[in-house]
Formats: sequence, structure tokens, C-alpha cells
Amino acid sequence: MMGGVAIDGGNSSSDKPRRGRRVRMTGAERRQQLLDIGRALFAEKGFEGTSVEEIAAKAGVSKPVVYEHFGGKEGLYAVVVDREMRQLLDGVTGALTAGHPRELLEQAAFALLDYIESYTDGFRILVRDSPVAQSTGTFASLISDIATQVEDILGLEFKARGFDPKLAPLYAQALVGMVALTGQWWLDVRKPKKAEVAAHLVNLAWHGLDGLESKPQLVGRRKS
Amino acid sequence: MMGGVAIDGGNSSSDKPRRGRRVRMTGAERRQQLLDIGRALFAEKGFEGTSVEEIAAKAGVSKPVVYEHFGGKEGLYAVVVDREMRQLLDGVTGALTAGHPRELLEQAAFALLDYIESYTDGFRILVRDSPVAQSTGTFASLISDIATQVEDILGLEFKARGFDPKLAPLYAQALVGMVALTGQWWLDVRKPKKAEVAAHLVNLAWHGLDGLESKPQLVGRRKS
DNA sequence: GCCGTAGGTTACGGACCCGTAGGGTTCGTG
DNA sequence: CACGAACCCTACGGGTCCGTAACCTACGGC
Repeated sequence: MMGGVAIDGGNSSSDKPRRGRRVRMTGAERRQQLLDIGRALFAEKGFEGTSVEEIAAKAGVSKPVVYEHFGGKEGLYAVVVDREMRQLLDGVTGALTAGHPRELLEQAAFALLDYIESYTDGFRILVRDSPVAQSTGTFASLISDIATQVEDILGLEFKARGFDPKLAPLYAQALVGMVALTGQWWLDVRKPKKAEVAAHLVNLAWHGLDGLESKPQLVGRRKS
Repeated sequence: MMGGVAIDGGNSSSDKPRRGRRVRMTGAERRQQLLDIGRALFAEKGFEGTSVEEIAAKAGVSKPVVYEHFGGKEGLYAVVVDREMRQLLDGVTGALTAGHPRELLEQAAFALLDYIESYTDGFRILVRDSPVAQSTGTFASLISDIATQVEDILGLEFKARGFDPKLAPLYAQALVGMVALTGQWWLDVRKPKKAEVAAHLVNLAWHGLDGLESKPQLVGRRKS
């Protein structure tokens, strides 16, 4: 009796139910909605802790719909991760406009914090471990993958400064780890403002504990 | 038919089976064995990915034995985490003997890498997320908890230097994150030797990218 | 030589959860 | 107005896993 429709879950922003309280979305809309819900749930309860039924239920829809769109739980997860990864990378690489290394650092740190703030759920997913068998190595966290993207920039800088470029990965991991864990911590306390956190991170990464400034300032200009 | 005994799993080091290939351990022995096996499995497959049956089987024993000792999966996990946490903290705080901040930093970094090398499985567990509802906050990783233990030392130093001690947590998280992610990366590549990694980490944390030395050296003397 | 206790076992109950089979309803279009 | 496509549902099948109940056996002391 009366299949073919679903009760509105009352979730996302601007669904204008055609009329009445039943929604029948278009394919693309439903797909996007499932991605949003999946991202949120994966962020909150991890991959294994989230069930397909839960996702479907939250979308006001039944399980087979999810399978229709993504072929299964891993399919959905893969798409979510891929999008989030791209989002972060675009944000960071897009922010790297300066030539001076220190400003580069500032921009990268700020971009990462920006991402963390705007796409909190995505960040949580990226920080958690992935269930997928990594092809490249045995990294536990997706964030480690991000770090490998930083090696290039650092490698160039090292070469120019006469340092051993083989050490770039080490420093890249260190820098990313620094920002990532601080970001994770910042998500909970939310105490210093974003710009201040960025300034202190740059302070530490640039001057070191030895030459720490007590009131660090970001040198670059930016919008937010 | 012939209950009360178990086939030897052939796992741990120095079990001298009383005679024949059946083992009947004492309570404490079995408990320790289960802890060892649990630690290894949790490190490899995470909490949710590990089943009680698997642990029991690997110990050459049946499920109820695990429940007898730890009351359930979470019980075992809790004990494993607690021990590992203590192990790490003891190692780090025990290494902090110097008065000069830079040597303090060196010793801490070295101790953490030491722990990572000696208790790899434990470190993997500490880095993964915990399924247990944290009481203090909503930290995702146990490592974040470790960082809060560093705040004190840093806080004192800040006070002495005239910096705002309220910022100690931020810098603590940053430093721990730096070492932790680098350690995680180091577990896979194992490329530079431990002492070298420590030297570079200290190099970064102390001098910053600005004043980086190309061939950093650990200033303190130590055994290993 | 008996018996209590410590250490262990088999066998389920019940709760989820993934993924699929098979079928129903609405909308747009000719 | 018929009809096909897009969208969606109910209902399982097969499996995994946690935790427990009920029962068993060796061994040391009295």
C-alpha cells in the first residue's frame, strides 16, 4: 500500500516539497542528500559504526535507494572521502599564492584551519582511519596522505636552501601533524579565534620554541 | 568429551607446557596472554574490527574465558589502553631529567620515538580512535589526552618566559601532533634512524623553519 | 581417597547488519 | 490515455558477533 513515496526527513536546507509532506526527489538531489547525511554520520560514528539503514532512515528513504546510488556502503564512503579530499586539497593549494616561504606557511595553515572550520565533518572523517586497504602504503590516516602532497613544496624550498631534499617528507609530516592535531583539539575547545591559532602555529613552525614571539602576528593580508 | 584443556596456540615466548601439547595456564598467565593478544589484534584491526572469538581462538581458548577475565570486549580494551597509556607516560616523564628546555624537548621527543619503536602496537592503538565515550571531552584520539599532560611543563616554561600560559595547551597539542604523526609515518618507512628523526624534530621545534640547521645534532647524552 | 575450586568447554539466544529479490506508484510524454 | 522510465518500498536470506547458561575435568589439600 502506497509505496513510491517517502516521508520528509526534514533534514536539508531548501527542499520545497512539491506539495504536502511527501518528497520525491530527483536522482541527483537524492544522491547529494545521501552524501551529506553519510558524511555527517561517518564523521560522528565512523565507518563501521554507521549502518546503511541508519543513513537511509535519516534520509526518509529505504535501504535499496542507497544501494541504487552507490552500490553499497563502501561506495558511498569512497565518494564522500574523495570529495572531501579534493575539497581540502583545492582549498590549500588554492591558498598558496605567495612566494615567500613564511607567507606560504601562513596561508597553508590558515587554509587548513579554514577547512576544519567549514567542513568539520569532513575533517573528522579524514582524521579517522579508513577501512579501505590503502594501495600506496599502510598509512592509517588519510591526513598522512595529505602530508605527502606537502613534500613537493618543501622539497623545492629545501633544495634552494641547500638542505637534503630527502628530509622533506619528515618535515612535511611534522608540519601537517602539528596543524592537524591542533585543529582537532581546537574543534573541541574553540577558544582562541581561528586567526590567532594560525598565528601561533606559524609562530612555532617558523621561529621555533627558541625564538618564539609572545604576540605573533600574521604578516600576510587576507579576506577573512 | 575432554573439556578443561586447550590446544597450545604456539604463541607467546616462554610457555613450558607442563608436558605434551596441552596448556592449562594459571589465571594470571592467561590474563597476561589475553592482554598481549588483544593488544596486537586491536592494533591491527581496530576495536570494532576485532572479535572476541578471534582473540580467544588465538589464545587457544574459548570465548567465555575472555569474559571471565575482563567481563567483555570493552573491559579488555580498557585495560590494554590503560596499560599502554601508563607505559607511555612513564617513559616520557621518566626521561625528563634535564633543566634546560631544549634538552627537555629532546628527551621527550626521543622518549616518544622510543615508545613507538618498542611498543608499536600500543602506539597504533593510542593513535586510532577510541570507541569509549570520553568523560573529559570529545577527543577523538587518545594521543590528544597525552598532549594535555604536556601542558604543565610547557605552562611553567611559558610563565618563566613571560608568555601567556593560557596558550600552553595550543603549543602542547602542536608539539605532540608533530611528533605523533611523524612517528606514525616513520613506522612505515623506517628510513632515517631514530636518533636522526629525533634530531630533526627537535631542530624544527626549537629553531623553526627559519633557523633550521642542515645537520642537526642532539645536544644531550643518553644511553641508546 | 574424597571433594571443592580454578580453569575450560559446548551450545545457544538475540541483536544487528549487509545486500538483494521482487514488486508498487507517480510523472512526463507522445 | 496509455506506457515506459524514474523512483521507491516490503521482506527476507545469509552472516557475524556479543554475551550467557549449563556443564565438565584436573588437581591439591584434608
